[in-house]
This record gives sequence, C-alpha cells and structure tokens, in this order.
Amino acid sequence: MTTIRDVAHKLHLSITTVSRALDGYDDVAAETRERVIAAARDLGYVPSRAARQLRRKRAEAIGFILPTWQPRFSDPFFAELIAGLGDEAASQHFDLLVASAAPGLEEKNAYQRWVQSRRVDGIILARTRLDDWRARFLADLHFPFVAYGRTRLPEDIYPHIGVDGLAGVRTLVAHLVERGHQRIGFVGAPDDLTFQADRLAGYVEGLAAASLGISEELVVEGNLTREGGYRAGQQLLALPQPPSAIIGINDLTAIGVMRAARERGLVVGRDVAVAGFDGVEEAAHSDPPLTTMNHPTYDLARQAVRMLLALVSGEPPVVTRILVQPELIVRASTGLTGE
Amino acid sequence: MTTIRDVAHKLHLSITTVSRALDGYDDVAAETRERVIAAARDLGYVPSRAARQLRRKRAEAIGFILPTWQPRFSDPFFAELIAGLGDEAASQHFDLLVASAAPGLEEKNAYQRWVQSRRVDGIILARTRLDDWRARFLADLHFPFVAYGRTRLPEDIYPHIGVDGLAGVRTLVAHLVERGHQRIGFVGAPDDLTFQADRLAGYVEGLAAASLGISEELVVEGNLTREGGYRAGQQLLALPQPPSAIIGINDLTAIGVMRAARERGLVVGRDVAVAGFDGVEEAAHSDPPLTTMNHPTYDLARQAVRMLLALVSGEPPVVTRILVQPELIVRASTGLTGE
DNA sequence: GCCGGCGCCCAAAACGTTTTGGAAGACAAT
DNA sequence: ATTGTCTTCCAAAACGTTTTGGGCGCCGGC
Repeated sequence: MTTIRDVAHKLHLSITTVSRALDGYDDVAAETRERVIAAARDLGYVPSRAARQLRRKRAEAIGFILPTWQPRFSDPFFAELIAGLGDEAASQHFDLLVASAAPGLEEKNAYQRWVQSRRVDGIILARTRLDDWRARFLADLHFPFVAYGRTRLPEDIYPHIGVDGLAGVRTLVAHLVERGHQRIGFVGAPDDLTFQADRLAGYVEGLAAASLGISEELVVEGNLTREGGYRAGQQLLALPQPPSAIIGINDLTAIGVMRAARERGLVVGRDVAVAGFDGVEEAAHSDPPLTTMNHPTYDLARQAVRMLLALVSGEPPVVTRILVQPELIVRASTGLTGE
Repeated sequence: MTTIRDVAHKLHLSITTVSRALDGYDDVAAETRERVIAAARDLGYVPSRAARQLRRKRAEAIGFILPTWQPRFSDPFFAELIAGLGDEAASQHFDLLVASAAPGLEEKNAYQRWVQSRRVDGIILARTRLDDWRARFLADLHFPFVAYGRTRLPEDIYPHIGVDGLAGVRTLVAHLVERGHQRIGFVGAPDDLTFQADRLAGYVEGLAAASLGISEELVVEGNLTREGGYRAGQQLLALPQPPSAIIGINDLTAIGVMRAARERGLVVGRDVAVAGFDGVEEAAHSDPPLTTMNHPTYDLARQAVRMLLALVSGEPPVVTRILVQPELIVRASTGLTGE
C-alpha cells in the first residue's frame, strides 16, 4: 500500500506539502500541486481512512440500524431507504454503516458501540417510537442524529423528517367515504410506533369529518407485514358486520388484507375496498392494483442525510423538521369503476 | 471521550497493561485484569476504532455495494441479503459498510476507494456477471472477497456461494411438463448476468429432458423487476401461438407476468401457468400465490460472511465454493387443481 | 550463592495522517 | 541597509491504540 510518504519521497517534498497540496490549501504553488496530484495518481495513492479519522477525530461515516423483528425479513421500504442513505452519504464522501438488531438489549448495545467508539459521526433513526429511548439516548449525549419519522419526546424537539400520516389517512378516509363507504376498518401496527399514532389519528379525524362514529371492533393490530395484514383481514371480515372498506397502515398490510378477502371469495374493489399507505412498487402490481398514499422514500432518505451531515459539521441550523404530504394514488382496489 | 490513558491513569497502571488486560493476554494478573475491566466499564471506555484500525492495519469491516440500476429501486432480495450480511458481521464484531452504485464508472470508483483506503477488509459481491471485472479486480489485488452467485472466470476459481439455478429451473420445467404444458416461455435477464446463464441453461436442459424443442420466440429478456416482467409477459402472450406456461427468472418478473396475463383476461393457474424463482415473501401473497423455487437468502448471506471472514483472517482454506439446491414450492399459479 | 525460569508489568516505537507554528527566500518599501 | 510582507515550504507534534522487547522480583534447584 502506498502511503503519503511514498509520494513525498518520490517528489523530494515533505509530507506536509503533499498533504496540503491534496487537500487544496492555498499555500502551495500551483505547479507543485499539479506535480503532487500527478504523482499521487501514478502511485495509486489514497489516504488511509483510519489515519485520517484518528487525526481529524471524525469517522466520515454515518450509521443506520435496521430494526429487524424476525431474522428473515424483507421490507421493500428499507431497501429503498438504504439506497437513498447510501447515495447521499457517498455524494458527500461519507460512508454508510449498516447493522441490524432486534429491538431490545442487542439494539442498545449496537448504538452504544457506534457512539462510544466514535465509529460514526451521526445516526439515522427509522421506525421511531412514541417514547423512543434511542432519541433520548443520542440527544443526551449530544450525538447528531436525524429521525425518519417523528418522535414525540416531549414534543417534536428532535430533528426529523417524515410523512404526514395524519393528513394522509384522513385523505384516504375521505376518498373511501366519497365512494359511499360507511363502515371502514383500520389495520394498524403496535401502539408504540409513532406512525401508528399519527395514522390512527388520521383515521379517527377522517371518520369524524364525515360524521361517522368509530367502532372499536373495526380497529385491529397488524405487524406491518403481509402476513399480519392477512390475519387482521381475516379477523375483520369475519365480523358479524364486516367493514365494506379497509385501510392498511402500510401497503404490505393492505396486500395481506386483500389476500384474506380473496380467500373469502370477495372481489376486492367490488365487494370490499382496500387501501394502503407508502406507495411501494408492489402496490402497483398487485391484483387488483392498490390504492395508496405515495411518498418518495428515496428522496426523503437523501434529505435526511443532508440534514444529518449539516448537523455533523455544525452548520447553521437550517430547517430541522420536515413534514411532507403524501399523494393519493387511486387504483382499482377501491373501486373498479374508478378505472 | 475517555481514552485508554484515562483508565490507566486512574488505576496507576501503564496503558500497555490496560490494553493487554482488555485484550485477554495472559501476562496480566487475574486481579489486575478485573480491576481494569471494572474501571473501563465505570468510565465508559470503548477503544477508538480508528486508532485500533491504524495500528492493527485492519478495518474490522466488510463492504457491500448495492448494484442499483434506477434510483428508486426496491428489491426485497437485497433487504434480506443485507440483514444477513449485517447480522453475521456483527456477531464477529465486524461492521458492514453499504454503498450503492450504478454499474459503470461510479461503481468502479467505489470499489477502488474502499480497497485502496483499506476501508474494508473484504467485500461481498452480488449479482455477479459472467465476465465480472469486480472479481478480476479484487483477485488481482489479492483482496479478500466472496461472490454471492457464481462467476465464470475462467472457471469457478473464486470463492463463492450460490444457488443452483440450472437444477432449479430444470425442476421447474419438469414440474410444468408434468402438468401437461408443452409450450413453455422463459423471461430472463440481461445476458451478462451469471444467473441468467445458469437459469437459462436449466430451461434448455429441462426442455431437452422432456424431449421438447426450444423456440426462440419463447425466450425474452426482462430486467428482474415487476415492470420488466409485465412487459415481457405482454410480449409473450401476444404471440400468435402464446405459451401455456411461463417461467420468470425471479419472482418479481413472474409477478409482472401474472399482471400481464390478468390484463388480457386470462386466469393464472387455469388459462396460463406462471412460476418464479427465489421464494420472496411477496410470492406467497400474490394472486394467485406463486409457484417458485425457494432458497434461504438470509442464511446464505450469513454463510458468505463466514467464508469471507475466514479468508480475511487467513484461516486454513475451508470450503470455498458452495452450491445450494433450491426447493420447489408449488402454489396455485401453476394449477388451481394443485391446491 | 548462583542461575534459570516464571509472573507481572512497562517504556517506547510504530501505524499514516493532519495541523501547528514557524523558516527561508524574494521582493518592495522605507 | 533595514524592515516588513508574501509566497512557499517544512519539522515536529499530535491523534489513541497495539506490539515489541525487555525489566524486575521471586522462587526453586543445584
């Protein structure tokens, strides 16, 4: 491996000058700088990241920990998120470290290791919970982080970027009401997740706006997977008075609900309406295609990284809380007539 | 941030002793070691990763570069793969670095940076191509890597772990033949991908085994996405003599094909049979559920990391080439009678 | 009483950068 | 001739570890 001294030696320069030439300082002659750059290229010199980190006290990396519940998980949301995080980080010459940990002790250790060994300069949080110890932990240490999705500690005091789940589901309810539905079910997620609270609130507000009462039995809990949606859908459709429309808290859940409906011999879009949330690609190719609230995960991930890196480099506090509005995409799952 | 000197100072020991105590050397008294460990815990000491890397000349990290073609991509395969890589790496105290790059110059730069700046100790390759410059590049530099999927340079000389695509598709063809199909289509991927070659070969062998001829028009190229499968399906089904069964090179492709069939008014599983490959969760929840060849991506990812880390630490060359057999899962998409 | 071996500890060198605080020379102004 | 100002370069000190090559007592065997 060629080091900076090799370059310096070849040119009969000091390593100081080589370092400064490559870093673009203006106290090195233009001609010298060119020679240095040429030599570095010839020798294939790339600075040792470890040495640089040690000296600069910066990891030039950000971290993201996948919250995996089961070992075999595959949520398209995260693939897109990671691609966005990685691309934006790379464009600013940062690396992205990824780990996965089931919520609990293992997770806590993972965060601690990264923070205390200064392995990363900042962290992206996803799937935030209402009372999120991760946010508190990082904030207490004044460690830079950006949450994808809101936290509610004690208000939205942490930098975050998210999708307006409340407004989104309200829109969805309004859409269903407009199509004549009065009994609308909701398949949610565990209560501690922030976006469950938000989206459920949107459901409640949406019903209220249409002067519809809310009945307990129509709100059931899934686990954000197709399988969870499937079971929740079975449960809802087996009610004495089943709903005529069901909203899944995310697209995967809705897709599971559709399967449950099919198995009961119902035609989705005619006998029962189903809608999701997120706008994953799968939703466009399901049978029937799924009505959903779309939002640009990839772009939001990039924005989150931009916010984070601004924090890391201590730039003036730009906008630190972003809430984007999702967009309704109407497809056949909420009415075949609609196509 | 507390450093090793803080610990040493507190205990009136040298940093050497602290270092060796924590690293488990046997030349430190048991009682001393305990005091060191306790003090380290109390002070919240975690070694600086950068300093350690610099000294040990090891990054204690492995890298993976997502081959992303479009910016917005979401392939469930990669989410599962990354989870597996991350978990196994973490269990051996390694970090996982993830980047994403479109094949081409950008990709090449990404690999070079990581290798030359010794940012990672080893690399996992996925979506290998027949003549894969990445494999050649890394092998030339004697840089440790493991390919997920075979390479064909010049034979399978590189360490890799993969799924037997040839046998898998052969099984699929046999299954379809058994169900009475004579005209079987195949929606593949770009030619340079290894697993396209393997799986296509399986298709050819499968037909030969059933004494069926192969007709050019039944083999079309997709791009591994639902959208690509959709277009390829339209093409196949619009033929004067359309196939009665179609194999998608992966599940996403097959799901796109099913959508194309539905749009032509065909009932998948009755009018036309469709089968996929990979066993993603989505395949179990599609309409109809998709017949597929299943393989344990998550576990294979973990095995790949184990191989890689063995290579990195220069352990005796254990088994370095693994080919696992996928398992046929028959679902309604290849015959409603089957359920 | 001497020697070898063992158990425990440590000083100092290294790892490859970046940064600090000048130094040397050229030139201009006084 | 002196002083000051630029421009261009550099030696040396960090950064926080790990590792090398011992040192110092103590004990047992001769």
